[in-house]
Amino acid sequence: MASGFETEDDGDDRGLLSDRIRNALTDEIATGTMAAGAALDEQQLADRFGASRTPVREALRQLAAGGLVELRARRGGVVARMTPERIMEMFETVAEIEAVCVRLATYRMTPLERSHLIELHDLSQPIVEAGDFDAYDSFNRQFHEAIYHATHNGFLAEQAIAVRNRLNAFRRTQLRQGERLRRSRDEHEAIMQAIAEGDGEMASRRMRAHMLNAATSLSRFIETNKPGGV
Amino acid sequence: MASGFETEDDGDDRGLLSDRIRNALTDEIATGTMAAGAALDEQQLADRFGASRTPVREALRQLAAGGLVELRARRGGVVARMTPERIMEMFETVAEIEAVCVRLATYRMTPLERSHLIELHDLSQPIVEAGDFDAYDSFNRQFHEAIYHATHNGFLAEQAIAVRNRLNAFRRTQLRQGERLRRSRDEHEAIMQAIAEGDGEMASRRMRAHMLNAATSLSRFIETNKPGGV
DNA sequence: AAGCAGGCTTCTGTATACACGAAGCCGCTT
DNA sequence: AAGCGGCTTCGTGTATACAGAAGCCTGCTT
Repeated sequence: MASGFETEDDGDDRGLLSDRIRNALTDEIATGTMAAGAALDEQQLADRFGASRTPVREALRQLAAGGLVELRARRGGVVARMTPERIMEMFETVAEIEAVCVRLATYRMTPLERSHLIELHDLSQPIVEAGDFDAYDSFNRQFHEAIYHATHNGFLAEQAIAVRNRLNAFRRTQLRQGERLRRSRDEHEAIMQAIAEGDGEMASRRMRAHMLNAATSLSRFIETNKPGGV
Repeated sequence: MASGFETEDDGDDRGLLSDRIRNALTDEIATGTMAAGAALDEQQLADRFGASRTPVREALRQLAAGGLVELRARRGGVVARMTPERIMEMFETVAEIEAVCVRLATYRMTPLERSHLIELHDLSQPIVEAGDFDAYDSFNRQFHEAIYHATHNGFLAEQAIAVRNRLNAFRRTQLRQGERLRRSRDEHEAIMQAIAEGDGEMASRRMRAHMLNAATSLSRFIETNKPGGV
């Protein structure tokens, strides 16, 4: 994680109650179970989770820090309203940060890291053939995180992951269009090419385009089935 | 602020107790009053602030979210250890984000915003002549935030400010070398030139160099008077 | 003397109780 | 009838109390 909380991953069962509540609420917000703008009553949530207000409060604060909810002093919190504009802003930000990462990574990655990345990329071929969206999603995360890591800048990597996660929370149903999968891999291919040539600037531009393509694809999806709210 | 907390700025007096404690702790950590690695005992802090553990806990969580302290589950928190490596990583990250911002800003700023930025920049001339460090610091923040704003990407601007603040917390005594002040303004000048020419890429490269120069200047300062150690 | 085990201490995590601020409602006034 | 002011109610912010885990110290064993 990017934030200074250290708990075992998302293992839902045991662990800190406040963390379990946070994870549960994160899911509910991400999946849209809790609509944007919905009021968050501490006591009510506490009852629902069979806990007291204390861990609920902590969970809400952490969510606020992550941007998922907004807390107004002495007036409680609401699920953060995500306008399409804001989501696009987040996408652009992720795209730019990714672009920075891949440029630095190109110049700094060790031969071992480059080899690892190539291996990873090759692995995606059969996944695309099979059209396995979940597997590709997992691979995709690995691919991008390998690039973050290869920047040899831990802080930047943390920031990248944090922003990415923050965005992930809002793309409930991912982009599940068969065509996009192949195009995504092709774009990865082009990025890998630039990396191989040691052209960080080129890799950067291609990465930015790659991310913006994904954003466009998603925005089309969002436009298609608008929920209800602002 | 970039985080979802909404309270009146740093007004220290009235307001939420947890916020006052958070601000106080932020200051103490930033100024080095609390050494890195120091254990943070909730009860002890509560006593010191004449409050109960509850607001102290909330303050600590917020600080953890901001990266100033590290919380280990059931084992309390410590002031985040900032190695020189990590500080440089943060600087590089800020430099890259600033570079992104100025590139986008160059392409997107309105004539009014450009005019405002030029005006701001012109204002810094007498400040440099006078060698007024505090005034320059204030101007500098305004200058950079004007650029964030001109990206017309609110999320990116928030991220930039957040990372910048996070870094600010650790540069206790700022770079107070007379020469650096003038060089800083010269670098701003060069950036302004690139903006005026509408060359976002150039502006971006110059901004990155500008920030890394500041980092080098600071790192020299840190090297000179090392506190206690890791 | 050194290593291990068990109890003890201390601190976090959670629950509960209390207080104050804020929002809505009702009655009064004009 | 409409606007304003006080009251009521609800919910957050803070305090206090309790339980359980992590680390430490002590005492025993080998």
